[in-house]
Amino acid sequence: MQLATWNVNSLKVRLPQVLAWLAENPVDVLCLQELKLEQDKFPLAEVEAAGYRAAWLGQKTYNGVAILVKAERSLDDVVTGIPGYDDVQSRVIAATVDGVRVVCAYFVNGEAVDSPKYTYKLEWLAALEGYVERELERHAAFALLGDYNIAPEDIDVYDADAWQGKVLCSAPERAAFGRLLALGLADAFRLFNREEKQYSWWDYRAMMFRRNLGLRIDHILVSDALREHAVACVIDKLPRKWERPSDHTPVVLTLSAAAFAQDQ
DNA sequence: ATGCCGAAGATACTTCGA
Repeated sequence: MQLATWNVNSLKVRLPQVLAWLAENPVDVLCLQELKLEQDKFPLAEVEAAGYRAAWLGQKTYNGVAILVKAERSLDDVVTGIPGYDDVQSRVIAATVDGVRVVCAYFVNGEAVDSPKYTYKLEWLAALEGYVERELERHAAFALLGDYNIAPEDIDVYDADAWQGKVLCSAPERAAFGRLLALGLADAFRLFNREEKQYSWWDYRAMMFRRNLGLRIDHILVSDALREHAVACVIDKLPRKWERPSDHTPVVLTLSAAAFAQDQ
């Protein structure tokens, strides 16, 4: 059983890559961010033809999130946005897949620590924390996947000194990440890999990917009930090497079959 | 020190990303 997350930076542009990746990596759940599509522009026919069902929350030009699920699995109780938090930006969608509660989120970037967008980021993070806390009370099997726009530790940053205190690395953002962990979640990737230079995003400019100068900002956080079933979590760098790639690459969590209620 | 690249909307150049 596999769950994955990928910020595709325009699903219109990246749809062929998503379909190609799914053909090679037929994960049970794929969370996508930055669709950059209006709600009625989602390529449902192509997704269904690939053997997946989908729930999505679109928006013109910016943001947009989706959960793709293998057609043979359930996709129930879809909730869009953060309940109780008014937000015109399409950043969050949740669904239950065979007993596992999946939240797909595109966290606010923040631009810079002195930007109004950073203030919005911290407000949004506080709202998300409350939402996750409530979801964990209702769902033992829970996963929060997405583009967090937070590098949790210095080892997740190619030049920690240069990024010290900057947006994506600032103490308040890392504290918010820590509070998500304190709710009872684990950073799935770090259960298996404590190495440095493990990144999920590389700037398009200055050949940053070729030089492996990136950040680890795409994450899969799992509840204890799922953590028990985690057997691997990897960053798949291959799509970042393709022609016209997203600047992010997929993160994939593998769980033993018992993680899904249907398979027990 | 700042831009580098890329997508989108618009259709010359700006906004936004991270």
